[in-house]
Amino acid sequence: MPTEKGADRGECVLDDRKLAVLRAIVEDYVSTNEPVGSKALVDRHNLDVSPATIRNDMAVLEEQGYIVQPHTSAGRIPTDKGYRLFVDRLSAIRPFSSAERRAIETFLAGAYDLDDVVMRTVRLLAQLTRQVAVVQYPSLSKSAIRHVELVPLTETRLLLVLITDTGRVEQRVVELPASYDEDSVTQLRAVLNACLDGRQLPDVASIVAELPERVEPRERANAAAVFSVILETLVARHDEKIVVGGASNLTAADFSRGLREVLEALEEQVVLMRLLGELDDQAVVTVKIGAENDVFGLRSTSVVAAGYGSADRPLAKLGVVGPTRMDYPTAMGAVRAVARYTGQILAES
Amino acid sequence: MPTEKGADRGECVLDDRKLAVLRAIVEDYVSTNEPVGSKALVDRHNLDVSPATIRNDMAVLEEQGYIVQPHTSAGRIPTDKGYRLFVDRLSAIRPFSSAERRAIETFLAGAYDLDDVVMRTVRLLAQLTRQVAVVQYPSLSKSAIRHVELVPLTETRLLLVLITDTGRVEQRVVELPASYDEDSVTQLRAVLNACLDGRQLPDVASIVAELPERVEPRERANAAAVFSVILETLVARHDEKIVVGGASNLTAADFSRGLREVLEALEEQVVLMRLLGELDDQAVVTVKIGAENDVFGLRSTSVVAAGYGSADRPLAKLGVVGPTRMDYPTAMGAVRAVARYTGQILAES
DNA sequence: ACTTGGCACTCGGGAGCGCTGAGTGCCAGG
DNA sequence: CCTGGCACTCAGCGCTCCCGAGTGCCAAGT
Repeated sequence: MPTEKGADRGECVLDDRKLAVLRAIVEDYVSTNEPVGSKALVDRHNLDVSPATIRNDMAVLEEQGYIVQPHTSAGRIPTDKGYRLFVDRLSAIRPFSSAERRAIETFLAGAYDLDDVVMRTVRLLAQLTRQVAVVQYPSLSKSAIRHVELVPLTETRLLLVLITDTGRVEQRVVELPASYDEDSVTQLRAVLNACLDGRQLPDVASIVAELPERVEPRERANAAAVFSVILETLVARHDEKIVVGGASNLTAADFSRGLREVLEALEEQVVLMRLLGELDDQAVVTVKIGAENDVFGLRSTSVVAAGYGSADRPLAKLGVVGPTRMDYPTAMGAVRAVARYTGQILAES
Repeated sequence: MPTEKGADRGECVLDDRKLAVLRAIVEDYVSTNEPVGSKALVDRHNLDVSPATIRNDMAVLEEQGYIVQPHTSAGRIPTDKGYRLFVDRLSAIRPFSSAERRAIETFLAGAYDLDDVVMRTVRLLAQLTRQVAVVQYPSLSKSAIRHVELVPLTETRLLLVLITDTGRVEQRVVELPASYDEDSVTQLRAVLNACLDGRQLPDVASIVAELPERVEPRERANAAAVFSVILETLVARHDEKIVVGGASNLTAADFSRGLREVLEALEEQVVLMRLLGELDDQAVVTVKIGAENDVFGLRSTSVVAAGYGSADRPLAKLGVVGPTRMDYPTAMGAVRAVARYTGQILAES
């Protein structure tokens, strides 16, 4: 009797029907936003057993922590643990129809620079999922330098512009200790481009460290200022940039009073970075449910996210944030599809 | 009897006490968020008359449309018209203490590029006013070109980078009709910089129109592609960029169900552009109250905004959006102060 | 002519109450 | 192990009632 043996473990002993019940509860609750009772279940899904049977199953599911009732004599709603099981074993990513895919593709294809790609992506994702969308700019640490430019501003000031192969353009003002002449700037620019062009950003630090040798001694002070700004730019917290969109979707799913916390969390780039940073890099789409996000203010939300970029070269992450009561299959489908196409678009340019 | 004569006009006949009453009502309502009654007024402010007198005054104010009662037997709350009068004649911009000004200054001074300045400005403004802050990037049409750069991407693709004297960096990918060689790019770059450097952007269109003549015939096709992208970039709707921050402050001032509309409006760059576009360019700080904003979704909000940039050269606008029930003097003070310092910071760089 | 106290009136909103219906748990029989 | 039956629970809704803040009006006072 394997069932009895497993009984004290308390897990994994859910038979097929109980799983079906859980799935049904999740689906119904997600679509109606109301606790679902045994009666409603049997006739909406065609489980051919009586409500009483379902009730027994539900009692077990509740005992094991997959569902709860908000108050006695109400239906059940899934717990974080219940959603987790649902996502892991009871559902599949909803694939998008070819029409939808084409729509996504054409919408993104119209973009003409990196900012535009990111903006369109965030809008698209928010619209497809009716949730808040979060898109990270291609990570600097995954990019290579494509060009370095120095633009004279004043006697002792240069504008340093770093262009990466992912289309990011970083700019910084450099204050020089001394004035410079045209030639020295031209020379420095040439050195920089010669040495840095095509290099991965994480490698740049060590390369820059050796550059001073290649500059004429009397120019070293100025050059050093430029070099240090380059290094700063690469390590700055400014490093990773995140865009959020679709915040108005939060009002639909009534967070009642948690809304403030959620909005605040979404405005903190740092918090979002941590959120995305915790994701599994391997999986196609990762889902974090409720309290699994140990980020204050987002404990009552779920995050569905994926990395984007070509397969061999993940660039950054994007995803959606919404109530735990979320249509996971669709959200996962949307995130996966958008990640794919965004990655594709960026790979082309 | 001048009073009687003016009576049928219905305006402008408010004596000093009635104005004081209106001011008191606005102030109390703003701070308590509750309809204010005659009794509460007399003891909170030291008007030395009886409640009955105040009631008479309030009746007049209501008749003239400056205040209303949300329901019979409640206190009064100001109307848009009431706030308007308050802002125009009953209050003054609250000047900031020198400590506050210093805090603003140091907070902004830490910024190291345009994006950072804008981000800091928006955060600062949101925090100072506890409202939603809106900051427009320096308008392209007010900027001059400082440098043009062409970066080779592939055989038939260039990255065009436009840098303006306000620190904006616009980038676009240019698809060339034919492949190019190093020299032709170098030459084109030189021509562009020679002709465009220092020019005001609105003038660029006409200058670019004459450029083809200065390019060797066999390069014209490629050059034309570059030129047309330059022109597109300048006129694109992408033209003006706006950043919003502090959305979580909206939850404090309970918009109840208007919140969704407000959030939606704030996510539409276009809507915000129109909002700021309608502002008076002359005034130091302009205030739009409630229905004065003919933007759907923001009819129940007020906007306090100002242009920033040096006096002789307005760059763009910034401001806050909040409920009509807003502390106008403080908001105006904050907007004015922040606009000043942000303008100053940008002028320096 | 304005101010004032008095007075009757209004009505939003909170407290108390009872009902209903959805939903449950348990049990005894198939 | 499933099922129908039964007693129980309780959130939410609608109802009434009442309180008190606030008003408008009026007649008397300055």
